[in-house]
Amino acid sequence: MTDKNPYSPDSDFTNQWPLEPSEYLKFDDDQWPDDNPEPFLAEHVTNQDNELVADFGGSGSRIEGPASRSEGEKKEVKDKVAFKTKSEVEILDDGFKWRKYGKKMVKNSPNPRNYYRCSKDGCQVKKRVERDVDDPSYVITTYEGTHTHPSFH
DNA sequence: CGGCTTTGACCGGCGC
DNA sequence: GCGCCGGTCAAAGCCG
Repeated sequence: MTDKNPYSPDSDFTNQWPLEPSEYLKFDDDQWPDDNPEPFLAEHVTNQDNELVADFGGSGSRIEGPASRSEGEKKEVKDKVAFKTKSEVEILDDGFKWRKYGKKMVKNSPNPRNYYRCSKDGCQVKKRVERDVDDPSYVITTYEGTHTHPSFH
């Protein structure tokens, strides 16, 4: 029977990331350990309820959320942030340890979608990694949740 | 030895 | 009611 208890609302979810999504964007050439020699380039970011708004290259998939949210406030919406990174490998280390827990193929993409989860205890942050459909050279990393432990390396 | 990876199967939600 | 999709978990195996 289904009596699985999702998560406790009393979690420290109230906490937020040490930085804002926009701040993370400057991670590319301002703060990045030699641990990641891979080229890191953030083109655009998006954080909506469930839609990914890409504004690069035009043409594509620009989705606008319905008229559900008025100003995006109150309510404990999950922190969903989509990062578009130009990289050859999808295994970009952002300073946290991730454990892959599933791989699935989306119907709209010939590329598989990888599911990662924070290995830390208490850190129930999830990470979704998928390759772009029109730009296989780009990788879309979607972070979901909030870290609850030292984010520094 | 521990930790992580991989694949498959399963489940829930939603739509029509 | 059924089908579809996405998402998650489990077990096993492998590696360092």
